[in-house]
Amino acid sequence: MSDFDKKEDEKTGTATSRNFIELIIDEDLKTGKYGGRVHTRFPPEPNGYLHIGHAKAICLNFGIAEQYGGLCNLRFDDTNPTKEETEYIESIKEDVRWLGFDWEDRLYFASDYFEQMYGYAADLIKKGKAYVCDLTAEETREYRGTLTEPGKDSPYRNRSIEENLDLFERMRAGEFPDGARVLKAKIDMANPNLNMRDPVMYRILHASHPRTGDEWCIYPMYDWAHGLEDSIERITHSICTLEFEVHRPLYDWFLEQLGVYRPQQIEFARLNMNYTVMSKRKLLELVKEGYVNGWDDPRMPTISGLRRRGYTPESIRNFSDRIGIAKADSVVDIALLEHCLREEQNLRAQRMMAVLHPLKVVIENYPEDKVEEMEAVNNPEDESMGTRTVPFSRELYIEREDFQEEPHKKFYRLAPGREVRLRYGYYIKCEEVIKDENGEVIELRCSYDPETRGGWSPDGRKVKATLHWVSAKHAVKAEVRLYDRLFNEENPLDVEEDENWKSNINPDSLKSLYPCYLEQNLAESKAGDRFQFERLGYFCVDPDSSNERLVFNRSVPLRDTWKKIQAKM
RNA sequence: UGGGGCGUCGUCAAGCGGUAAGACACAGGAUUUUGGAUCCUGCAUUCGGAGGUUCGAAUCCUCCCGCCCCAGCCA
Repeated sequence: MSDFDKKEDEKTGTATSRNFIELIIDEDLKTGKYGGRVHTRFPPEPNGYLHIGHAKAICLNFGIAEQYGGLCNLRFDDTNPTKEETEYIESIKEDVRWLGFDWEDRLYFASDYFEQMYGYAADLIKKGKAYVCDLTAEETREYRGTLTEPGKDSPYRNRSIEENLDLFERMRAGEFPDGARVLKAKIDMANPNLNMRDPVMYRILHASHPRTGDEWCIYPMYDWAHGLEDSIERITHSICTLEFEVHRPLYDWFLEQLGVYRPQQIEFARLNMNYTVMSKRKLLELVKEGYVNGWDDPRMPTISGLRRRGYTPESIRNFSDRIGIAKADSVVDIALLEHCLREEQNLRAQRMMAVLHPLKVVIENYPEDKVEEMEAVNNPEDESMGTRTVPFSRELYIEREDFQEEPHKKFYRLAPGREVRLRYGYYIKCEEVIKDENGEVIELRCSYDPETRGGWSPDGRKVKATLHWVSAKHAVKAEVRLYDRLFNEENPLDVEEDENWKSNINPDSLKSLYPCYLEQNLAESKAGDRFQFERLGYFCVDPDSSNERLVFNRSVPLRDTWKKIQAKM
């Protein structure tokens, strides 16, 4: 446990009650159902990048293993070569590792069990519990019946065991084209649970697999494969999302028919968050159609996107803990995720000064060539982070927003004739406003009080505002990318009949600012470095950054009370 | 509609027959060289609804209402 986590536990008094899955495990441990073992797995299909919803599942599965002194496997459910790619396998491994979890030597692939699964299928055929069916996909659908009407038996349902074995072998041997035949479980075409109406176990797919190449042309279906994978790995608690609840009878049926070890499947509600989408299909669409710049675009809810945005593993794990585990469908407020990052970064992030929307300030009574090194605190929350020095000179930049020519009554920053403090600098007073031909303010002429060095006045007079600033001639130019929510609607999928969910995309979700002026201490920052830019937010260096052109991402803005006051005006 | 689930504060979520935790959000106030942080305070007489059992119900029973999942040779 990191210091941050400890601190967090103390603060929230984490006597957090147990979720329903832990309750089940407690009970199993008490009754000795699995001989005291706890063994979970995280079983992604490598058909896309992982998102924050997967992070919830990863934290749950690895977390439970850790908590009970058990194990958690990383297993790729790679049973559909038409959708899966090696790139995804690698990204998933990276993401799980980055989140801080270790599968040690337990990296498995469903494809490693293909031969074994084939053998089990043959066993089922021999028991008269599976048959080769020649119905087309469309016919199979018709035979399945509907929600209210029972299905009817396939004409191929009563083939002899010998014929089934022969046909199944020939399916594997590649004698038939895609879709020509399937292997089905022989269960009950009238079962009210549609999943039990002779589900398909194998389909013919002449596709090259990322790992097994062209060794196979028949591939197992999820329902058939997944329970076997769990069984083979001696998983105790197979945790999955709610939509698989209706598949559990089938999960159990296969393992019971085979007479093999049977784990307990437990379903929980998947994570939804407002202002974003969370399905791999839709995220793929955003990537492929260029609405974002790749899977790791900082606006994406993918783990790689959050990482690039500046989120930390700790903040995501913390988020995971706080949202809880339950069975009710829910939509978590993205504000909670943001809160988790701020909470952590407040304690850890080095403070720096940066001006995003520069407005020039000339201090008329400050000597032309004078430069003073002012001492600045690196983190008021953590004295051990020490201090640094920032240069002060006659010409500075301040934030445009920190000046109002005709100040609103609640605005207490800089205005004509008004005095404010420059953080770690001096008190300055605005003496004159300079505008261009369009009437736009382009420069402020100010005076400073030499007695207020460091930001204190000997006469004890108060100034309400403290502004951040950067010395113009020492400043480092940089690009800063500001992100906003990707969608304008809380539920992006909530659209009129004739509209597409993508019409809810926020066209202003990315704003790139250049040039922004940073204090020179930021000049050497490298990709991944994180800072708080005082009064603005938490920022990190983007991988696009170079020594020639620094690029920062705003991970999350600071809480902004002033913005709220303005919104009410 | 057949089957499987779920309904507790704006959003998550505890609660497991003894009289509604916590977090986020929100609203006040204190404090402050970040309108940040921190610190106080407020925020469900009520648990989808209606009956019933009980000394006592969010918790048990009955009925009703609403939402989600299943008719891929996807996972």
